[in-house]
Amino acid sequence: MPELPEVETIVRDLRPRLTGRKLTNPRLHRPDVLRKVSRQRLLRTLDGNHVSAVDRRAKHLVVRLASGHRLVIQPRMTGSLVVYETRLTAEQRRYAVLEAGLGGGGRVVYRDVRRLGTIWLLDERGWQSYTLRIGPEPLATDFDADRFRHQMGGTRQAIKKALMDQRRLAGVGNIYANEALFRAQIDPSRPANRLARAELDRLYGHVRDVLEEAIAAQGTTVRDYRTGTGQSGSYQDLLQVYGRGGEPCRRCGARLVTTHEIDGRATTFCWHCQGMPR
DNA sequence: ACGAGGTCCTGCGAGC
DNA sequence: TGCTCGCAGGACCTCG
Repeated sequence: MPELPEVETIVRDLRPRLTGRKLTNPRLHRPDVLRKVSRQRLLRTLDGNHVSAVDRRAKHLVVRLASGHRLVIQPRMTGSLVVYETRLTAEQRRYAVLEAGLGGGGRVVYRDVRRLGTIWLLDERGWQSYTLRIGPEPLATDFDADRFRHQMGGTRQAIKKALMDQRRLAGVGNIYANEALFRAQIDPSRPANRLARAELDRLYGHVRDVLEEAIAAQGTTVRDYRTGTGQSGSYQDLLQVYGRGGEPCRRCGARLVTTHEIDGRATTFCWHCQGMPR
């Protein structure tokens, strides 16, 4: 499921392959992914437009167009955006939501099995209000431990829920929240405002480390996620807790526990390394 | 202000 | 074999 490292991987793959290219013959197969834009306006805007930049914001792909519009794609659970240089196979075309030809050859395809993902077409004004509602980027060079403590502070919410709240912090989802809390040896259910300064500082470092290591590994492929060239990521081999409920902790050997007590989402942790729920 | 719960969507695996 | 059911879950919404 694309979180920050997966979307960053896609962006790094697509940037050299899309920037400067002309979009031709766009086709929308599943209009139910569109938000606040009609099928007609989307296709008319894309057709003949040029890609001026490819960026990431939080877990969203941002394709900037020469017209000044931004095509914003939230892949959510099962979305992927891939550039193909050769003819698409039937399997690659299956679940295609939006696709377009590229001037000079090739196709760019947004595919989404469950279609929980969404597509927006924003002008400058729409983009400003969109991005202002999202929290700071955890890997930005000016995002320091003070800022992290400030963003996590002042709430009794479980620290894991606060980490995943996109208004507080951009791009962290269930996989990397679980991993960062395990590394920092912090109980995911503890209220954010009860963490000591030293614990938050530790968590800040581990959030950034785990995100950077996952980017280096091209992301985590559990099922549907693919890079911008259609490959699987490899961070799933390095996960310490996510998806390992019932298996032994790699640090102490205790059985990892999975609960759904925090916001109804699967939380896997080591009761020994991360402390009993309190 | 906050928490709980519903909604979207399809594939998959368990159970009968 | 073929069916139903619950679950996966990020973001957004309503309700109390």
